[in-house]
Amino acid sequence: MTLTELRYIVTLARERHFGRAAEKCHVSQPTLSVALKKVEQRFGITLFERSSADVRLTPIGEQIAAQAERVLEESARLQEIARQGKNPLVGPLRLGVIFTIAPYLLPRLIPSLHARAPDMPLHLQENFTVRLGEQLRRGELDAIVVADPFVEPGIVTGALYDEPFAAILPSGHPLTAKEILAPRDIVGENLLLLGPGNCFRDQVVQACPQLSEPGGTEGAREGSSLETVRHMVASGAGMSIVPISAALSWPAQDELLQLRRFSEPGPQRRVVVAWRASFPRPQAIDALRQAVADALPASAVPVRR
Amino acid sequence: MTLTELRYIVTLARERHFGRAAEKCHVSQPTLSVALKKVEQRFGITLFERSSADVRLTPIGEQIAAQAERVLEESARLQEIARQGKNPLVGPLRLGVIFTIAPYLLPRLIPSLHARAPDMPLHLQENFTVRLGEQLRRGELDAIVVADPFVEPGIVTGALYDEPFAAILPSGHPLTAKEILAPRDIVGENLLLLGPGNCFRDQVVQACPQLSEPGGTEGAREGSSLETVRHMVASGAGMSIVPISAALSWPAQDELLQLRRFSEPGPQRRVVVAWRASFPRPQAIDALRQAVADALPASAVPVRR
DNA sequence: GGGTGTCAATAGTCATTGGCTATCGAAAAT
DNA sequence: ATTTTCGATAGCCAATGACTATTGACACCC
Repeated sequence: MTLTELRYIVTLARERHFGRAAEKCHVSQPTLSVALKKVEQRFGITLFERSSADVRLTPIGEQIAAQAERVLEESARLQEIARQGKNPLVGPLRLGVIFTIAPYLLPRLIPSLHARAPDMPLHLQENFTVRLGEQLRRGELDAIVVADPFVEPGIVTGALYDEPFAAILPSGHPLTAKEILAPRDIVGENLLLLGPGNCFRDQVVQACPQLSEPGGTEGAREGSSLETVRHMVASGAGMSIVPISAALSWPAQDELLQLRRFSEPGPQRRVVVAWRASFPRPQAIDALRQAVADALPASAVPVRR
Repeated sequence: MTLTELRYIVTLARERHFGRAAEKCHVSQPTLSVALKKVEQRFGITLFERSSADVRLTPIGEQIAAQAERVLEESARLQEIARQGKNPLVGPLRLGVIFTIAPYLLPRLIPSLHARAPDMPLHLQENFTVRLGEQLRRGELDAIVVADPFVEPGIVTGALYDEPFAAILPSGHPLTAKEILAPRDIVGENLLLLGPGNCFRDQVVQACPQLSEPGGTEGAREGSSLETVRHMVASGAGMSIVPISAALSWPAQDELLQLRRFSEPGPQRRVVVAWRASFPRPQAIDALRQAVADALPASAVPVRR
């Protein structure tokens, strides 16, 4: 059973003439003749009654030809699907972004990516790095935006930008006296951290020497999101460290909150996009990376490609 | 595009494992591997994302696999149609019978043929020989029962039986005095004939010498069917000649009508079945001929095969 | 009634295809 | 580090499907 054979059947059924049908199929008359004879003896059925006058369909041939036409129709639809699926920038991209980046990156990223790839809708998810990583490996997500380092077998990454950290302090806090902070200024301060699971928490801990010692985070207060931390700081519960892109998205004139940058080279993290090495639409990843480059959060530091 | 390839796609989509899928398709793993790679590069699409962990369908692959399944489904239905159409004694036989035979043959033929080929319904038509011949040539009928000779290009015939003629006379007609008639007894009698178009009319004319002379049928009265002729004879309008199978189907004790046979060898006609030489179900014709042999009209003379 | 033309079937040849075995290479698991 | 797993590759071969040239059957026509 071959689709070519079915095409022969259908064409001959229409033309009722071997020569013309062969021409329509772009084959020679003997080819058509032999092919149909083969089909008939494979089925054990005569599909066409040949007399010198003309070629007629038998009743069973009529049924077969009709059904063959249906098969060809469906296979044509298949080819159409394949044709339309050819463009890698068509079809959804399932993107995961960690909690501490999503709210500050996506508002600028989405329109930028939409401009580059209007037929690639985003299916978005915000979550912790570990959850995103699992889903990426399982093929439930196509790409995730996380903090470097992100090393997993079968997963490759590309840098997006560097994101400096900044301190937020309640108005009147002693450290607000300094325009620029040094990392060691933090030592001994009452530091608010994100809850466990947020990779940003670990990055802050790494960046602040005293916190990485055993028991260093004991007694530290925790917030469940950067927004919670911001409000806790504003209410005087202590100071905190946040990505500067988050801080700059907040109202600059907040009377209760002061922002201080660190002296260079201050603490920062690198934001990367990760995807399966086997992901078949690298062009979609490229588009994403370029869209991010065009839509960098305020104060992010571009990475040279 | 091959149905085999589609089968590969569908199976791999189900198994998500080249080795197992290959086994299910009864081919080697490299065969499957190569075939799918070929399909993918022909389409210009990646259907399956292979990682060392497992094989996953891409979104477009999902669509393709679903459509491929539909194609295979339709092609399976095609094969099913072919399988069922294999028996030549299944499916209708379009049979034509001339007016002067149908009413006397069919009542016995139909049950006989039904017993031999219960799944071959008869599509029946009664008509003149010429009409039946046209439809047979055009493929609108599969077989026709007519009187010999019936010679047409591309048409072959087989004898069914010989049918003697008999005379019917109104009671009291002088010829009723004889038990057996000689053909020359008819000369000068007032003979009722069938209307033009009925081949039986021509056969009677041929059988009766004086009628075939120019102007021999002038003044002969005509009836439109054997039944009409019968009633015309019964009402005293003249005598007639009919096939004995017709006469014997009539009530034997009809007081108004007398039946007389001819002395051997009397006039008769041979009844044959005709079909296109290219008709693809000769077994159906065989069944028909055997059914006729089993259901000969009364007084018909069987023909040795 | 013997050419003539038409049309499908057959013969013979050849390139392509689709399948196999054996082996490789990458990645995980032990 | 070694072994195992699994898909990809290489190389080979038989089967397939297409071609050209020709035959055979059948109407048609002068």
